[in-house]
Amino acid sequence: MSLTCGFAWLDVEVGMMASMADVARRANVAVSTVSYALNGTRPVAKATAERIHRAMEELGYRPNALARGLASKRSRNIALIFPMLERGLGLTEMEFVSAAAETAGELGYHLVLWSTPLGDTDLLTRLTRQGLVDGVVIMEVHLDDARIEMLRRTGVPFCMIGRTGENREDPFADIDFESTIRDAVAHLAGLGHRTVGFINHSRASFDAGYGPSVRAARAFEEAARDSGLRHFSRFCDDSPTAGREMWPEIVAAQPGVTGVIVMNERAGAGVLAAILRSGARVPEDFSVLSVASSERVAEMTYPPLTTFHPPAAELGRLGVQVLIDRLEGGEVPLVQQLIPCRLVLRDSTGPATRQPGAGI
Amino acid sequence: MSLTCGFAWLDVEVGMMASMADVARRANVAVSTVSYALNGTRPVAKATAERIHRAMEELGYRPNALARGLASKRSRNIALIFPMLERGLGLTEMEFVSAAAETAGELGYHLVLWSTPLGDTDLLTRLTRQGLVDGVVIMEVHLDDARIEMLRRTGVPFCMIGRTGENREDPFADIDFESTIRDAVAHLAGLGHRTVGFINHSRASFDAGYGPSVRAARAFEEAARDSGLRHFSRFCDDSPTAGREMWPEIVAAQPGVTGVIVMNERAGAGVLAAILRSGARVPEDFSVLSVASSERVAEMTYPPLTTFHPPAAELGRLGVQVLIDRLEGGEVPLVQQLIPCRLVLRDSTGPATRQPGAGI
DNA sequence: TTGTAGGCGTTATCAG
DNA sequence: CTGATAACGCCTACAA
Repeated sequence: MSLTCGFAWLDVEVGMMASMADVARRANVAVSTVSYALNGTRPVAKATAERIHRAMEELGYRPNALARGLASKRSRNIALIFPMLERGLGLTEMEFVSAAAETAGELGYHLVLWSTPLGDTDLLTRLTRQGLVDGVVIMEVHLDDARIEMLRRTGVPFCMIGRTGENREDPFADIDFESTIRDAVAHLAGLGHRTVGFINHSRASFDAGYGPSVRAARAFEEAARDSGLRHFSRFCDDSPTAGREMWPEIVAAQPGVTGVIVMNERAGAGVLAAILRSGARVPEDFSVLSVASSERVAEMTYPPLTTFHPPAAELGRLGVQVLIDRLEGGEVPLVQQLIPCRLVLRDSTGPATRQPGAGI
Repeated sequence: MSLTCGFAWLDVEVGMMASMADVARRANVAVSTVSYALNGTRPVAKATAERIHRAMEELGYRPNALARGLASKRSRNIALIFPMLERGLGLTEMEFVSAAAETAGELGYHLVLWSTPLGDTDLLTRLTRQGLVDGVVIMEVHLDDARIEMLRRTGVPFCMIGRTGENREDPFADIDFESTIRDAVAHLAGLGHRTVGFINHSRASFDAGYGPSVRAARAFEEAARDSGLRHFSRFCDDSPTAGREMWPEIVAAQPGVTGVIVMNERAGAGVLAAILRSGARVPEDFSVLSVASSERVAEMTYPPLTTFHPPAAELGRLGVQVLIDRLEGGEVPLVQQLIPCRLVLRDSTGPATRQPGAGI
C-alpha cells in the first residue's frame, strides 16, 4: 500500500507520465473504459467512474495530447498565422495575440504561432500538411491574398482577421473601417472643421492591397464628400520621421486645413511633433484624430491623442472562437463580423478655431 | 499512368494527406526505408532514395507531426509561457515573441503559446504533462518563482527569460540590469548631473520579487552612491497618470534634481508630460533617461526619449536556441547570458544647466 | 542495403 | 454497462 503510494508520488513528482494503461490497471478496468470515462463518450457505472478518477488522481494522469490527436484525427491545436513583417508588429497586434491565446486555452485548445512571411504560400502549405493543427486563424489578410486562396483549395478550416476583396463563404472578423472612418469624419465635422486630411499607411501597403489601407482610403473620400468637406489624402510611411517630414508639405499645400485623421500610429506621433515644433498648438490650431491606434500609445503622446481605438482583444477572441466553432459544431452559421473602433476622447481634438489661411 | 498522376494531383490539392505507407507503395520499398531515407537515420542506396523522394514530391507528402512525436517521444514543439497580466504586455514583449517564434521555426520547431496567470503552477503542471511539448521558454521570471521550482522538480527542460534569485544550474537569458543601470547613471553623471532620481515599476512588482524591479533598484542605489551623486528612488504604477502625478511631489522633495532615470515606459510618458506642462523644458531643465523601454515608444514621445533599449529580439532568439540545444545536444554547456541594454541617444537628455533650487 | 514487426498512447468499433 | 482489439502514422530494433 504505502509502496504503491510511494510510486505514485514519485511518478507525479518526476513527471514519468502515467498512461491510460496504468490507470486501467490500477482501477481494474479495460483501457477503453478509462477512455470512455474520461471523455464521457459512453455511459460508465458510477462506481467504476469513481475508481477510475481516483486512479487518475493518484497517478497524476494527463492524457497524452499526441496520441489522442493521432487516434482521433483532431489535434485540438490551432495555429495563428503570425506575419513576419520587416516593420514589426505593434501593441494592437500584441493585444490581439494575447486574447487569441487566452481564448484558445479557455476552449481547451493550444495556440501555435506560425511566423511566416506574408507571401510565402509554400511554407504555409507545408506547415498545414503536417497535421499538427486542426485549423488556422490568419492575420493581416490582403484584398487579394494567395494564402486564403490556398487555404480554401486545400480545405484547411480557417478564420480571417481582416478579409479579402470578395468574401463569399469565408468566416472573418474585421474592423469596420467604413463606419469608423465615417464616425471620425463626423467627429471633426461636428467640431466645425471644414478642411480635413487623411493620413494613411504607406503607398506600398495600399498598392499591395492591404485591407485597412484600401478600405479606409475609400471610406474617407466618401465620408468627406458626403459631409461637404474640403479634403485630401496622403500616404505616409510608418515612422515618426515620415510624419514629421510630411507635415510642412501638407500645410503648404492645404492652407485651410484644421484637422487630420491619422491611421498610422507612428506617423501620427511625427505629425504631432512637427506641429508643436512649428509653434502651433494641438488642438487649438490643429486637431489630430488617431484611428485604430493602440490605447497605450495614444495616452503616451503629448498631448494625449483622441483616438478611435481598435477592438483588438475582441477580434482575437472572436477569431479563435469562430474557428473552433467550425471545428466542433457540424453546421454553424457563417460569421462575418465587423466591429467598429470606439471613440476615446483625449486632448488632441477640439473646435476648429484657427483662421483658414492664417499664419501658424 | 495519367490516372495515378491525376490522383496525386488531387491529393495535393485537396489535402487528403498522404502517409508514409503511400510513399512506400509508390516507391516500391518498405515503410521503414522511407523513414530512414527521410531522417537519414540509416544509409539508403542512392537510387532508392531518389525513388522515395520523387514519390514524396508527387504525393506532396509531409510527415505527420503527431505520429512522429508519438513514436519518437519528441514532439518538436516547445511552449512559450506567456504571462497573463492584467496590465497587458508591451512592445518589448511583442518583439520578444516574434523573435522566439521565428527562431523556433528556423530550427524546425513549433512554438505554442501558453497563456497562464503568473502564479498558476497547477495549470502549468497540467499543461506540461500532456506531452505536447519537449520543453518551455518561460517569461517574466520572479526572484522566487514557484513555476521554476516546479519545472525543476518535474524535470521539464526549460530556459528562463529573466532569472530567479539563486541560479545554480538553470539556463537563462536576461537583461544585464546591473551594467545597464550603471551605464545610465554614468550617462547622467557625465552630463554634469549631481542629483538624480530613479523611477521604478510599482511597489507591488518590487514586493512580488519581479526581477527587473529588484535588480535595477539595487543597481541604482549602488551606482549612484559610487558616483558620489545625490540620489533618490521612487516606485510608480505603470501608467502615464501615475507618472504625471508623481512629478510635482518629486520636484518638491528633491529641489536639486536635474535628471531622472525611468524604468517604466508608461510612467515615463507621464513624467515628460508633467514637466512640459509645468513650463519646464526637456532636456534643458530636466533630463529624462528611459531604461528598457521599446524603441517604438521612445521615438514617439515629445521630445523623443534617450533610452537604453532592451535586447528583446536577442533574448527571444537566445531563449529558444538555448532550449533547443538542450533538447538536442546531449551535454551542452550551461548558458546563463546577460545582455546589457544599448544606449540610443535622442533628445531627452542633455547637460545639467538648471540652477539647483531655482524655480521652474 | 533493405524488410519485418512491435510499440508509442489514444480512440472507436466490435462483441459480449 | 464493459472488454478486447484494430487502427492512427511513424520510429527503431532485429533479421535477412
